[in-house]
Amino acid sequence: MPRYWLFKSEPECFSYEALERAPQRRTGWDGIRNYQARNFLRDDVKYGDGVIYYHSNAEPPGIAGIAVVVEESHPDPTQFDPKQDHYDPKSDPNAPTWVQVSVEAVAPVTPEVGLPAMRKNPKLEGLELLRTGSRLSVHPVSPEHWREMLKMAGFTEDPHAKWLEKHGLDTAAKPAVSKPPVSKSPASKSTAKAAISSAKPASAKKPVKSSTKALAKAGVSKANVKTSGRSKPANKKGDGGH
DNA sequence: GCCAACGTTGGC
DNA sequence: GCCAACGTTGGC
Repeated sequence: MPRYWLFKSEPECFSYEALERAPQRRTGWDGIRNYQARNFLRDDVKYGDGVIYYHSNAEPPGIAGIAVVVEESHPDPTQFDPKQDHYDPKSDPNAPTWVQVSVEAVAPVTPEVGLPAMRKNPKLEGLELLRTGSRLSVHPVSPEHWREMLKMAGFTEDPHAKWLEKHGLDTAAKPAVSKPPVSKSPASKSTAKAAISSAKPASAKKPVKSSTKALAKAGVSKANVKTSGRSKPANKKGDGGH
């Protein structure tokens, strides 16, 4: 039951700065079209979870900010819109294939923590992002790795923990198995639940993550973005090397 | 169910 | 721009 995540976004598509400028500093994390990432969003990403906002396909790639989950899994509207790059005609509106969560900006990381520095840090060993061949755009982060990344970012206090406090949520670091509170004031049940139901939908409209989507909106020809070469068999080693 | 072809991600 | 390492598709 992770409480921390790393979300990737191409800054050309939707940067951390763009999130800070968004209405309510929020956005729906749409455009996820990978089942493993979707399952995390659908089943495990919860209100109040901390998010490392990572810029992929950037120069340089790295951590650009800290965010927090403010709305749990709900259908990703872009899957039903034929004009969207991430339109999925096979998705049944009565049983949507793809979901999104909503996140809110918490704090920028300036300067960014670059990927090379992360790779050099032995304390980040085991981080999914750093695994060779990893492409998972949403994945859990251990509390140890979370703290180490914040440290590299120069934080002396955890801005996410402060956000939780400010919103009346439990900030106590919990073990995987939470122990029942030693009986106290009776009715002082967890406040998190109530907070969840009060989570409001974030603004609906914004560019899609992890893709070239936003460029179209910005009037940039998609052709400029990437010419996925590879029209030929290429080498026998590269593809499907199982 | 296998696997070749093909499309995508994302670092470099 | 190159290409490794994926994930998906579809013929069989």
